[in-house]
Amino acid sequence: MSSIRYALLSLLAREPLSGYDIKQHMNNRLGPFWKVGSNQVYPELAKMEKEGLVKLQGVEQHAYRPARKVYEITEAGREALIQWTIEPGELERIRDDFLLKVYNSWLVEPEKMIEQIEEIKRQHEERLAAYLEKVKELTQMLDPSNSKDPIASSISVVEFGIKYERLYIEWCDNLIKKL
Amino acid sequence: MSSIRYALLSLLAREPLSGYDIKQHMNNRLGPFWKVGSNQVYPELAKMEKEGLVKLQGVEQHAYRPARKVYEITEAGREALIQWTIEPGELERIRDDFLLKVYNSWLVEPEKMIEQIEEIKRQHEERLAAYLEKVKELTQMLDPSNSKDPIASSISVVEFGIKYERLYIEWCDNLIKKL
DNA sequence: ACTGACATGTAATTAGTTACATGATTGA
DNA sequence: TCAATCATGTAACTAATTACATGTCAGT
Repeated sequence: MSSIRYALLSLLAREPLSGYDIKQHMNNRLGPFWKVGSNQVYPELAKMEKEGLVKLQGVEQHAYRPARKVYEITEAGREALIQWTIEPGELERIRDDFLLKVYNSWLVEPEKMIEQIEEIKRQHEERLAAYLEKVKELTQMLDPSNSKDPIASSISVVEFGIKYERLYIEWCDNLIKKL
Repeated sequence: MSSIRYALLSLLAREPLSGYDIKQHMNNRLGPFWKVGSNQVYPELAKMEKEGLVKLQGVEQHAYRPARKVYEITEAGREALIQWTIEPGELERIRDDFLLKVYNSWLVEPEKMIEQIEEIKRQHEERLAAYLEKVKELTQMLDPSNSKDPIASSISVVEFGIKYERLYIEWCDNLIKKL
């Protein structure tokens, strides 16, 4: 059930990383998609190491700093990840509190509601801009001669984000028009 | 933080309901948006009753069955709900394991991946059909002379669902084309 | 002098899921 | 006879968030 282990493996399948790196990747680059706390990352890495899905590649020691433990994925880890990827899954539900707020919009004065919607819309526009930037960047890194370039997969995910943000913005506009 | 209490209040703001009704409404009508278990509903109702956000409207006893406790929202509950609705909130992230699977698609043989995508697409098409049905139904119930009809708010939410499912299906088609 | 980046981790709390328990009735 | 519906609730577990703890250096 818990997909956080697969999130970690997904990153490690691309390059060896430390727990700290993983956290940074998730929270910065993949920000709006996935997020983890250090409390999840470190214990999960330790657990996966015991199970042989990842292994310590090395420990870097930079002067005063705590040891930087870099992990790499093992063959078993790669297989577990592939297995999970092709395993059929349930449809997930849309969890967004703002939808619940809109469900209650009949209770609220229209002006107040419009303010709210404008604010959410603005935030989605921001995210859209970030995604567009990201796609541009990824496209430059893409190797078109390699049909198995992981960058292509990254682009697909970000493209979902772009579509999603556009949808959200359009929907917000419709809501405002209705009120 | 916990929005389940507001989900319950959102339903009770429209009509008095029992815990069982709430669960049914959530899991059937609002299925893909919100879901609750009985373990969440009953304790939360009890807690809200203590806090004066809801009150027992009456207890129905149908022969052999357990007593049916019907709750209604109080003025304080209504105000708490309105307050929450107009309170600014954080943007939520998109949590969908399938996106993570697509992020790993470079690891998998294209045929396998296409199978997966087709299946997910089929499920989203199903959900789209259900939403379209729902909107039709709601539109018939809508009272256009009443600018504060809660049905209008319901329609807005389902319309989001429709847009979302269409986006998902379109994105799946693009993915398949790429592979 | 203070904040933030680096880097690991633990502890405490809250949210959410799955399973269990009861028990008569209706329909397959 | 077996599963499903109605109706309440508890118990056990897993997942996720927030806060804490340590410690140095670089920049404001």
